Amino acid sequence: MINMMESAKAQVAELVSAAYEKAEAEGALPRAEAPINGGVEATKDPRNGDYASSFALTGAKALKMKPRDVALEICSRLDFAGSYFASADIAGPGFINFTLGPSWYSAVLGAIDSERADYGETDMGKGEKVMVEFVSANPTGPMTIGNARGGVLGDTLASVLEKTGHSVWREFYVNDAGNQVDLFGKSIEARYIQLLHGEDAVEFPENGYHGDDIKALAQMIYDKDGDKYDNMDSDERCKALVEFALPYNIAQMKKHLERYRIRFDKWFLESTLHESGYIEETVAILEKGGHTYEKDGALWLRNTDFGAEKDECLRRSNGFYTYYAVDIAYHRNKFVARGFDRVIDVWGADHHGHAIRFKASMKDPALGIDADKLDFVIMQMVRLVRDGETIKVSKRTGKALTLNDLLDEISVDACRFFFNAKPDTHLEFDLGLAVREDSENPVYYVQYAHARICSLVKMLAEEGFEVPGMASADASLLSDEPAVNVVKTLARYPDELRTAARDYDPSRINRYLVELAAAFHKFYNADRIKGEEVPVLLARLKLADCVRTVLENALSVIGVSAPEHM
RNA sequence: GCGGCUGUAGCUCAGUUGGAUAGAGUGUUUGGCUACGAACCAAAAGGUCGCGGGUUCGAAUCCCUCCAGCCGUACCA
Repeated sequence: MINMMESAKAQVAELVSAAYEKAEAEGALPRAEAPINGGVEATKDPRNGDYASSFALTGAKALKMKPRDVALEICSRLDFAGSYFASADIAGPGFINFTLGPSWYSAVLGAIDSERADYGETDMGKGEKVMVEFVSANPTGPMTIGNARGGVLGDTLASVLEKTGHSVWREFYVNDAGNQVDLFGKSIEARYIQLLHGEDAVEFPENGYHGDDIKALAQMIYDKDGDKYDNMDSDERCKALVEFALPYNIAQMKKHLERYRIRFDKWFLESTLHESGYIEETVAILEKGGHTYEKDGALWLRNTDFGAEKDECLRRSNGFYTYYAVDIAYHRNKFVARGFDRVIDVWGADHHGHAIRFKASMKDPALGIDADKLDFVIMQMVRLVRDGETIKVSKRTGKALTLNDLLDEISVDACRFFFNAKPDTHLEFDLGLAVREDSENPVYYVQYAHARICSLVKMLAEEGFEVPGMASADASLLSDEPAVNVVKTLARYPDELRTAARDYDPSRINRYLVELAAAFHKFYNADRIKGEEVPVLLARLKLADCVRTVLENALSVIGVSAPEHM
């Protein structure tokens, strides 16, 4: 739970305010009427030191002085004794730039040395019980490339939340009831009858599922049970076919997601909400709450009462509940029945409108839910492209590239790295480039750094140099720029995790990994280890080993392997 | 029409919530292994941050008008 950046930042603020108080006591600076809110930031450019305080800039107005003059008075009164810092100077319009010293390098390596696989973890979540619901693909067909993205995003976000002190629950919501399932049954039925009586024996349902997977299911059923269902009435037959096909598809999804290194704590079946009467109960509660009305025999939720653009149908005039009512029941189940403190739904952009309206519905006081505790991560669609042309993807027409096909062509590591992108980006996936994407994927750059360190450590061990403990590793010997840069990058890791958790943006970890690998490769090329004087050798070996630890930690968060050889 | 997301180097994308000369990767050009893994490193070139206004010490970032692309706007899910 050590965060070296946080402690360094806090020190800057303390040093500055101590200096200001001293200046004020000595009459060099006037007393500010309100506390000066001087921010501390990590600098972008190392030429500007490591941390910059904007105290003089923000305080200039209140003190009625020029920023640079304020900075001058502060700077001359800074006392670095016992701090991580070695010096400070004034730059630009009045920034006070602080530069870290060797005591800080040592503390960073010490933190990694003592925390090992736990380095980077924080308790910011304070054990909050969070559900991340993701993928939740319709079980009426194989998962698509969009699900590949959602799977990585949800799983990685969940990992990031775990590392930041949340109690995380991964859930897959299975739509095993409703219209889509009926249509699924009718589609299999048609293929089954065609199998028995020829292509023209029956008309394929309009809007039916045309994919080859439906034919395969019909064939499987035929191979197992022959013409057993031929003489049943249609409803009964569809029911029987679905009873085989649905569990089969769900098992396939589980298998394929496992191959993708994704596991769920629960596969929540929509049908259980119907069977237990939970939907009826929930709708009854909504009715009692007074924000519903009947129109043309259907029941509506007056969603406009909660700021939404339109009302929503809860129960159709035929008596069936809409997906909307089911969704409300499901979320009431998450919050009320199961007591999650926070729920995050990872949805595709095609559900964005629904997410906004749905969130409004959560404000209905009858539900007893704090709508602010429901968050959405909306990810933009993945455009599937071949030779520069967009391919329309649809489960209905069966033209999708499946997640499983994808993994046949590209390694899981490359795939997970590629899809761990910022949710907002409109990703383009080029089928023609898929194989090339493999060798270009920066994941190999990161993994290479890890493999390099592994063989380095192994080779040095053969020469009798084990990775030293902190007592035998003198961090002050790591004073050259490439080595210092590695230390600084290592120190950032806990902060990267925190920001990723706060912003629901696990793709930060990807970028961090590339930066850490780059810092290491640069160091490795600039500084030799083998053959150096023993103290220098040990210090650099220790640094390399710390890089290995942090690479492993961060790679495991995004579900990518850290190979010893490549 | 209304709502959401996006627009930054030839291409793919960052930009730490308003900070210093806008950065990486890739591609192009050039250099570096009789040396711990060259799947690496170094250097060059490449920009009206979609357009135009506004807010202030200071804007890619905040506000407004337009332009373009994608996604929504069902008694489907």
